[in-house]
Amino acid sequence: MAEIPERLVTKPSFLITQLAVHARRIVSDGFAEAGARGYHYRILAALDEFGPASQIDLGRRGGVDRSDVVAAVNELTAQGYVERTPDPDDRRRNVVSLTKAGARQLRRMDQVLDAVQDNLLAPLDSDERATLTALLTRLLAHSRDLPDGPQQ
Amino acid sequence: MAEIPERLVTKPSFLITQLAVHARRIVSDGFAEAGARGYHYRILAALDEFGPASQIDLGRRGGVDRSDVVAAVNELTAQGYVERTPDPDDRRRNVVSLTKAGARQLRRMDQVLDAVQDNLLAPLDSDERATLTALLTRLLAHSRDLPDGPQQ
DNA sequence: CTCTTTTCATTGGTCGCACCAACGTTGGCT
DNA sequence: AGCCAACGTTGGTGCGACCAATGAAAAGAG
Repeated sequence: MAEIPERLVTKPSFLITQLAVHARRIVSDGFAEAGARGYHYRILAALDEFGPASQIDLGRRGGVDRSDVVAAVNELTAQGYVERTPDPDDRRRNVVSLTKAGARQLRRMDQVLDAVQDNLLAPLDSDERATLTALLTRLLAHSRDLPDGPQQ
Repeated sequence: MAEIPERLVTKPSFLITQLAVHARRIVSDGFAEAGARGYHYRILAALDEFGPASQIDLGRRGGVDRSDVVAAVNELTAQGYVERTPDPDDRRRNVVSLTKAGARQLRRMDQVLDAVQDNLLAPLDSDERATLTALLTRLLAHSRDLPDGPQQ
C-alpha cells in the first residue's frame, strides 16, 4: 500500500525534489548534532577555500542571499567560528574570516557529509556514482546559466 | 567569479539539493500561473489514479502530512476541484473525490510539468535521461525503505 | 458488552531554505 | 557637488516538511 501515483514517479523533477528531501533530512540531522545547519557549511567552506571575504562574496559563492548571510554570520560569530571586522579599505564592507575553531567545525561537518554520501548512494557502485554525479553536474551548470530565475 | 567551493560541487547531496531548488522554482512558477502548488498536484494525481479516498490515504500516497492534506483539500474544495463528503461507512473519515474541473486542472498541471521536464533535462539526450531516471528511482526506493526518517 | 487502544480529521504550531523590498551608509563616477 | 551603485541590515513572504495535541469514532481485548 501507499502506492505512489505513476504521474509522480515517472517525473524526474519529482524524483529530484523527493530525493532532495531525503538528502536534506540526513544532512541536517548530522549538522544538528554539530549545532549547525546548511548555510553555515556553505559559508565556512567558502572561507576555507577562498580566504576572508565580504559578506556579499560569501553569499555569491555559496548561493546564499545576502540577508541570510547576515543571520548565518551572526550565528557563526556567536559560536566563535568566524570573525567579522570592518573592512578598512571599504567601510561599507565587513571582512569575515575563519577562526581555528571554525576550521575544526568545518572538518567535523565534512565528516558528517562524507557519511551522508555513503548513506545516500548506498545502492550504487562507484561507476554509477560517477555517472550520476556527472549528469547532475551538467544539469546544475545548465540551470545556472539560465536567466530563468533569480539564482539570487 | 562567483566560484563555488569544491567541497560543495563534488558532493552529490549538494548537487541533488541545489538541482531540486531549480526544479522547484520552475515547477512552482508554472503551477502558480494555474493558481496551484505542489501539494495540490500530488492530491489531484492520487485521486485521478486511485479514485476517491480518505484524506489519510491521500497523504500516504502523495507523501503529504495529514495536517497539510487538510489545508490543501480546503483550498482545492474552494476552487471546486475536489469534493469532501463524510464517509457513511466510517464517520471518522471524509471521502475526497475529483470533480470534472479538478480533472481539467490536473491536465493543465500535467502540461506544465511536461514542459518543466524538457527545460530541466535540456542538456541530456534521451539515453542519458533514462539513465538518470533509473538511478534516481533506485536511490529514492532505497531511501524509502530506511526507517531513518519520518517519511511522512 | 464494557474498557482500552487505535485511527482519522483538524488546529496550531516549528524549522530551514529561498527568496524580496526598503533603508542608511559609503564609494565611484562624472 | 550630485547621482548612482554597492553593501549590510532589518523585516518581511512562501513553500515544503515536519510535530504535538484534541475530539470523535471505530476496533480490539477482556
